[in-house]
Amino acid sequence: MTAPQDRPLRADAARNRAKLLDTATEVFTTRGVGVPTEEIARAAGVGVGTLFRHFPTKEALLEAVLVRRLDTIAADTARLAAEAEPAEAFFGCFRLIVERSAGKNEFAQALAAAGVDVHSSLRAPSTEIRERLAGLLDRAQGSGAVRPDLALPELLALLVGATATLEQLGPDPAARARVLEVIFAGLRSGR
Amino acid sequence: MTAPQDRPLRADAARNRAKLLDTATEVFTTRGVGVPTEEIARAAGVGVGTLFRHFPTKEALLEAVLVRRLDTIAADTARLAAEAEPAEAFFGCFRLIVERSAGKNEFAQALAAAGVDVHSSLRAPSTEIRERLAGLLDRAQGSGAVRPDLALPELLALLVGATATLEQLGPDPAARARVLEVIFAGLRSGR
Amino acid sequence: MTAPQDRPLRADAARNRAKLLDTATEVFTTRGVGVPTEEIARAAGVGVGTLFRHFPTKEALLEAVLVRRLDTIAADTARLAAEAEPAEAFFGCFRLIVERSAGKNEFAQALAAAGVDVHSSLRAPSTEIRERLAGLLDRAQGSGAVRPDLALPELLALLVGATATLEQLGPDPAARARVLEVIFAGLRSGR
Amino acid sequence: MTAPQDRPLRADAARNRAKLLDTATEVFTTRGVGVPTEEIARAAGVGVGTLFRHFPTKEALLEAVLVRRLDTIAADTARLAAEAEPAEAFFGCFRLIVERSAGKNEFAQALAAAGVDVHSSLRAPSTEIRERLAGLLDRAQGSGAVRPDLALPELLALLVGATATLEQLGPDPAARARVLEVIFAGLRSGR
DNA sequence: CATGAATGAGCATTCATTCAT
DNA sequence: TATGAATGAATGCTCATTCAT
Repeated sequence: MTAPQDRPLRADAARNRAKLLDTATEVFTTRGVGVPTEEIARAAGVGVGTLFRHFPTKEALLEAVLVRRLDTIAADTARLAAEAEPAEAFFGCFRLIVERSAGKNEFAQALAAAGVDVHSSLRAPSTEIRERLAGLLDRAQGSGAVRPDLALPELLALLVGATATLEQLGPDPAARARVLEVIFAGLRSGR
Repeated sequence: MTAPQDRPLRADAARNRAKLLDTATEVFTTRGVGVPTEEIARAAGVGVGTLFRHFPTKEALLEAVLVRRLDTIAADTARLAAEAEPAEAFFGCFRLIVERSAGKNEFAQALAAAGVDVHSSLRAPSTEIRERLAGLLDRAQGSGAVRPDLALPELLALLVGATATLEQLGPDPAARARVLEVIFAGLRSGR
Repeated sequence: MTAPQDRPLRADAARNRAKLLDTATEVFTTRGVGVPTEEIARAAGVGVGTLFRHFPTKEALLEAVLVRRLDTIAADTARLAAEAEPAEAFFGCFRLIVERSAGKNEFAQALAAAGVDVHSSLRAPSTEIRERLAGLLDRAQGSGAVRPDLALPELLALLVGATATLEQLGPDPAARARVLEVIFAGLRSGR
Repeated sequence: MTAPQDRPLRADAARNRAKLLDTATEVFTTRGVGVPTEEIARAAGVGVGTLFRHFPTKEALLEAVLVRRLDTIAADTARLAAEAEPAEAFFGCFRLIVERSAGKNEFAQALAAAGVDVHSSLRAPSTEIRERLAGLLDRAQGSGAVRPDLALPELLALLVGATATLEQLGPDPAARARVLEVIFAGLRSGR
């Protein structure tokens, strides 16, 4: 499902690449995208040179992190889309995406990419997500579980907003459940 | 603890200060906080030195922009709080804050400041806003217009989330109205 | 003896000029010549504009401070030169200059100016001092109080060095007396 | 408290570091510490980035220059301390330090550091120098070569002062010898 | 004349990216 | 291929000096 590598990639090179991606995800998430590349490389246990061999640009690294996140979300979405019950599928998927997107500020824009993506490599996974969501929304509306006047762009925006809401709220599980409840109730209303 | 001297400020100085604030608001909003100070100064038609005379730090400038925004919001909130009808007051205020907060990404955190503010100068206006919102929420819940299980932190988080939602959504008025409708319906639900 | 002003100078202007000189002396002495002009102006209770009206350049201000210091030294030197006893006159003058020159680091170069002065306005007073010292040295050597092989440039250098020594030593009066004793003994030796 | 890792340093890196130290010593000495870092880097044939990689701060660079100077002095002092004759050892060492310390103004303070050092990295070499000097002074006084009432702080101050004297005097070797002769005679006096 | 706001060249420092080892 | 040293454009901020009020 992901773009095929030009070449099989040697075992250690693959390991380095993976380690860099993991580290970058962690570091970008916890400390923001302003962290120097050198620090990411060090945290991953490689030199900067290696980082730039794998990702020709800092932006490319960020992009790769986002793509992977979107891929994961896409896969999970696909799983839930197969769910028998349309309502359960829709709301489970909403909750899942929102929780997967959690992390520090700049990552709300990972999902933003699903709407209007600037970078071409993000297009494929975000398109897939969008299509799945379109399907889920359609079925949920067909089954009467979600208000019929909601279009896909609005759903995407609400996903971004819900992510921001939870980020803002902090870890209290009861409060988190309550705000999601509010949003879900809103989605159900007007049926 | 009190404002330090704050002499009246010469006419031209006041003009420059205002121009800088306006320009910075515009620039930060449209292009993010990463824009060089020099560019802001140029856009405001002054030298960097002038910028730094008025705001000793780039961060101080950003802070001043946020404070002004919060002050405006606080004033508008106060006006609406006097509204006879609790429901109208509450939802009008929600809408108003969300619309006032619009702008690029980093500005969702202006409101975030209403929850946990890092900078002391933001404390006063954000505290005021929070208190007004607490009153509005209380009255709205008392009148049965808003579900009773919602606490202030959740309301603040939802405000941030709604702002993010609208930012994500773009300018289409119908879509914006629909999305707000969803959130409002959620707030009303479960009464 | 000093350069005559182009114009009598109004009373308040004269007061400002004097205040600036006093303040600059104090500030340059205690905190070095790196202190911003604005701070000196503030400490003197005037605006920067006034400072620059009186002294067209920061360097000019520093120069004026030095000139005044040299003038004082020159006057004191003249007084002592009239002393009956050549030895007493010479050593008293040495001690006096060294003590007058005390202050923070960059001021050892005030006297340095007496040797090779870069700035013309320093030439007059430093020349006068040099001539007085030449006379004092001559008489002291004539009376056998100072070793005969010492020339004027060396005396000037020793004055600078003695100033530096005392600056380095700190305030302990006994220690200060002892190092001066050492230098004086050296000057007397070899007669 | 121990040196942090200090891995061997690549050949070219070591060369650059050395070149930077040499250049900085030269430039700081001849033109003062106010010279822009960029100029030092250019004079050393490297980019600013390289300078800051080796010395994280301009101050750190200055410190490194001073430490090296002090180290050299300490080594030379140690050699002379082994000298059989106490008087020769003492005066030779005095002369050596004074000559080694030559350079423009701000460098008299390198030795000042032997008295009250501000920066920890200067502590070790300056302490060593001070201890050596204490030993030399003690032996010289024991052998009757130096007046008995002189304490270590005064000796240090006199070293600084003698450096300043020579700096002030210029290159004439005869004059320099005479001035040192004066100071040495003073140190011998009063035995 | 005095004031202090405005100016902008100048400086220390950072960091994405390149390239010698 | 990996490493990390080198690079230098870019940035936030300072301060001597000018000039409108």
